[in-house]
Amino acid sequence: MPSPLSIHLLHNSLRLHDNPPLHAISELPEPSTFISLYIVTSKSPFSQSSEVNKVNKSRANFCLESLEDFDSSLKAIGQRLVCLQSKDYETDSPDPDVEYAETLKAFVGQFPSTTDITIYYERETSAPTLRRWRMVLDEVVILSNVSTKLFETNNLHPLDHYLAKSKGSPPNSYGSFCKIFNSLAPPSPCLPTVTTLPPPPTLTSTKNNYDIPKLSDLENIDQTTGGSGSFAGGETEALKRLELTIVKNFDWAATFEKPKTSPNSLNPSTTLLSPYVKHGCISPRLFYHKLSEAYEKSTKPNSSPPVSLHGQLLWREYNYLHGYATPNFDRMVGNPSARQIQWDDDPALLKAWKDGNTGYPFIDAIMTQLNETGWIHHLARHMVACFLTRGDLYLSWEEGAKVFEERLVDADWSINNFNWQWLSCTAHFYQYFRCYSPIAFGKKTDPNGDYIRKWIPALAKMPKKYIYEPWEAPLVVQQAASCIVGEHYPSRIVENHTTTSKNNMSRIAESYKLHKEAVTAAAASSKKRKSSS
DNA sequence: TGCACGGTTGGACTA
DNA sequence: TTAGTCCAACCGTGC
Repeated sequence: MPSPLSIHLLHNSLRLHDNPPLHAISELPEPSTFISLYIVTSKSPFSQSSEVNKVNKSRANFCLESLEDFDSSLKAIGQRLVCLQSKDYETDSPDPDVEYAETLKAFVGQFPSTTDITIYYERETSAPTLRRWRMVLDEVVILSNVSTKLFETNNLHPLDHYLAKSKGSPPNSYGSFCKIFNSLAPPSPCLPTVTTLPPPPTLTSTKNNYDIPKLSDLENIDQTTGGSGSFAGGETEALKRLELTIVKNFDWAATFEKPKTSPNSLNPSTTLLSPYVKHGCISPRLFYHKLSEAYEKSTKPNSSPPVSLHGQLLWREYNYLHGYATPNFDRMVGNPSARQIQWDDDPALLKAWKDGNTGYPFIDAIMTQLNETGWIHHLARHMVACFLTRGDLYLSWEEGAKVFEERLVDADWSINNFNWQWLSCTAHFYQYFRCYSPIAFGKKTDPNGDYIRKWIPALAKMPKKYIYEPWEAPLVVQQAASCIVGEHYPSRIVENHTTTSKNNMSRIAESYKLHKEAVTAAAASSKKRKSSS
């Protein structure tokens, strides 16, 4: 009898702690083969080439980047842990999900039909991954020797538990969600770190032997962002950061208030744990419980949701719940919770925003930081999202969401789309008269404009008085600062924020009015249908 | 049905 | 410097 084979579709659990399949696999009798199938699922360059990826490879005994020669390689080295990385998936395949499914099917097909194969996969809630999983499972589960095991570690509670408490549809306010959360038992503790996986075997073949970095090789990688802008990925780094920001700094963690942190401080004012949560290097449940310990340890008055750190994790849950329960969550059309707004379409404006060439220094500094490091503060995200949509450019939030999805190191489908809907007043938030000013907002936390000077060197010498609006500087001042607007730094793409944003408010009001009429008409028609039947 | 109220984190002005 | 108030008036919820 061939030894049983376990396959773990790695997606949100790139860690040794809180990892149910690894626990199951560590308990398998010898000889067993464990294939850890890791496929890059994000287009983010940080995901494709990130240290997360490298750390994952460092755990594998052997890495393959295609199925070619798989069989001979596997036989040759007889290892239990393989990282199969689909090279094609990283490229612009017409349908990466089909490719993924076919890859897995071909992979499984190489084993004798008498091999018992178990596929472990994370319960997914975001539509894109859900589609991928569906395709994969449709392809392979029909094989008689394949069974699946589902696990859920990407949320504090299974999302269906929340829905069961809210009559099947997600609550429309965060406060209501918090009540539901508090009515449930505390999130279950996370599983301990797996330590019993077998050591790497001695390789007898050098074929397909890629250069796999070891954890120790990653020690010297710059662990900051906001500075040189690279993230060291992986579980080790995530746990180190958790220790530093939460466990050791318990007073800070227990009194944390998000709105009081700064979108433009030179050293990030938040935990920076989001990329690790997103890439599955740290379990949200571990994060939650370590926070609870910090709250208990601190003698200072604890902050609470929505502004606290627990509040941030609950916000994530809330966003996930909407992403899970709303059809077409990443689109306006066909999305029942989205206001239908006739956004403008102007590729040149979109490009200027993407490239950080709007002529508004605060916007351009934020977009430059995003483009160079993959991370920006949450309130900075608010600022540029409002500017792109209802505030100034009046372009679709879907375009902005695509850019964030591609460039943010912590881009998370549910949270990203929720935020863009929020900021554009498409759904969840409707106070469109509350608008971020690209001139005033940044001044609150950085009146000297040091953040702008850092990311837009052309403006480094601009006097404080004009740093947020250099077009106001007299020509002699611009000359003295070696920065002529229109020559060394772009002219504004929106002539006047105040009048433009006021005009946009009227446009949103008009869309809301049409929306209300449509809803009323639909309700009337539904009532009529019911009474006639 | 109508009203009061609260809503993860606005801006401008005043004391 | 910080906290409070008003701006003009959105939505969904609950009474």
